[in-house]
Parts: sequence; structure tokens; C-alpha cells
Amino acid sequence: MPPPQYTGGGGGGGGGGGGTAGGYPGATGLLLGSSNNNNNNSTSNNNLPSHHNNNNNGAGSNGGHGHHHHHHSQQQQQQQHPGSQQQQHLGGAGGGGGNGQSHSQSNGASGGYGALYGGFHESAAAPPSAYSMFSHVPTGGGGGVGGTTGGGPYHHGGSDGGIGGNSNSSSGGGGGGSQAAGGQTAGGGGSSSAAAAAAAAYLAIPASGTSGGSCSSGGGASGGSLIEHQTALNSLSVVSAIQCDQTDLKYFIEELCPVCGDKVSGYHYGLLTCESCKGFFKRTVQNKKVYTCVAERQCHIDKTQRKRCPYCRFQKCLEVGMKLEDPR
DNA sequence: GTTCAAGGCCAA
DNA sequence: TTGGCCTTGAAC
Repeated sequence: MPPPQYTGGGGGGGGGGGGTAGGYPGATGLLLGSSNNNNNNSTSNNNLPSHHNNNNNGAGSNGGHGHHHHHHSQQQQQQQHPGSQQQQHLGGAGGGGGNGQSHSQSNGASGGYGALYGGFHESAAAPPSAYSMFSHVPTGGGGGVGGTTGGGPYHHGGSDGGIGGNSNSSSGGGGGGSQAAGGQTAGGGGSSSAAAAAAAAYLAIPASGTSGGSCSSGGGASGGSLIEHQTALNSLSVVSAIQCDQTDLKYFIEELCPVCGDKVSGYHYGLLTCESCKGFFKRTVQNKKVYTCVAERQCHIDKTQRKRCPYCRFQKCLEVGMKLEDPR
């Protein structure tokens, strides 16, 4: 498989309002989280060298400024999925909120918080996606903070979607620009999470209309990209300032699995996860397991409770961006 | 040669 | 079923 892109840079733009979450490629049923549907019309200016390949989804986003280090060879590699559409691991400044369609009236933000988490050094864990960070803050309204999977302890990627657009929709704005949740798939759905749509696409599970964007914030943020370590650290206050659970900041400074919080063992299926979530995801996909949640499909997944609800665990795997590539 | 991630194996 | 450990193979 082609190594994934872990180059720093902002992730996709914040998800727009009610959009259409597209389906996933059905080929082999294994390619997860790689939908290339993108609601947000990108108008980003990409001023970076080609190896950054920013693809900001947010309208009016500022491309460029992906913080980049050269410690690892995988950082500069492009990942191209069948269909010749780029997977958007990369990106400079996070895109602004997308333009909502459908019911929500989201206002696209002008630049997002690019490289919000960029520049962390080796010890910094890949920040979770909007969902993993704020899954217990199921709020409707504005789009969520863009998720990120580009950054990481090993790859320094500063990638963060832009702050989602301001959605007036009662059904909740879309998620931010994480790979699976917003930017990469298709701006968050107006009434269902992108991950739910992803799961539905893969497992034929009806997308549950639970939380739209997580950690909602009001209108899209303005401002360009933030780079360099200190700036990235400072930006944490931005996160906290938008009603996020600060306890989840541990993900920024420790190597914790974005799914369950266990210690990561390396990159698995596209992002840093622990060994158990790797195995869980592998078994689920390979065996085409279909789980059901006995609760509200909002089970909190952590190290001690991850066994309780495989449905929510797998859904979280999808939301944080885990995906199975074509087998070698 | 090393590194990395996917997949297999198997004890719990 | 889970999760840790191992093997395998590709990339470098």
C-alpha cells in the first residue's frame, strides 16, 4: 500500500451545514473512510511546495503553512486511492467552514486554524478528531472543530480542519475537517454524523441522527494558519475557548489512541492507534462484522469500556479516520 | 541492512 | 472476543 500522508498541514475545512455525506467506495468493502465526496467548494490558495499537497476543503481557506519536518520518510508521500482522487491527509491551514447546504445556513469561515496542532514534537500524540475529543459534548448548532489525523507524535503534522461554519440549522452543523468526519468525507451531514454515514455506507447501518458537529462553536473562525510549536501550543487555548472538554487535551501531549485512549503502538489503518483497536478494526472489517448498540449509539469509548460496545467502538474508529487500504 | 504497517496466531 | 505478540512483505 502506499504509505499514508502524514505531512503536516491543516486538514480539511470545517464541515458545512447540512450536506450530503457520500457513500464509500464499495470495492472490496474495505476501503473505509476514503470517500472523496466533498461538499465544500474549495477556494483555497495553495502556496506550498508540491509535496505538501494541501487540499483544504473549506471555502475561503488559506492553503499553505503546513508545518513540516523531515524525520520520517512517509511524510511526503502522496496517497492516491482508486478513483484518482486525493485523500486529504494533508493540508496547510485548516479550511474555513464550508458552505452549508440543505437546511443549515452555515457561513463559511475565512481561514481556519491551520496547523493548530502542528509542530508537536515526537512526544505529541496525534490529536483526535472532533468526535474523539468531544464526543461527550453532543451539541447541534455550529459545525465542529475540524478534526485532524495528519499530525502525530511521529510525523509532526499540524493538521486541523478549520472551525466549522456557523450553522443555524437545528439539526446541527457538520463536523469539522477530520478525515472521516468532515473534510475528507463530505462536510458533516445535516442531521447525522459523517461517521454514522460512513458506517452506514460500509455496514448498511442507518446513520443515526445523533450529534452533528461536536464541540460546536459559533461562526467560523477567521485568521490564517498557525505554525511553529509555540503557536500550536497557544492554540490549545483556542480549543478550550470553544467549549471543548479540556481533559481531552491529553491527546495532544501524550501518545494515546484516539479511539480508546490506550497507548498507541504505531500507525494502523491510517492513524496512530493502540494495538487493540488495530486488531478490533481489523477483525471487524475483515470479518464484516455488524454490531448493534444496545444504548443510544453514543457509548463512551475508553480503555476500560471499549469492550462494552463494539458498535460504538467501530463507529469511533471510523470517525477518527481509521481505514483499511487495499491489501498488499 | 532497517523501519513500518498489515495480517496471523493464540492465550486469556 | 479481545489484545498482545509475531511474521511477513514493502519501502527505504
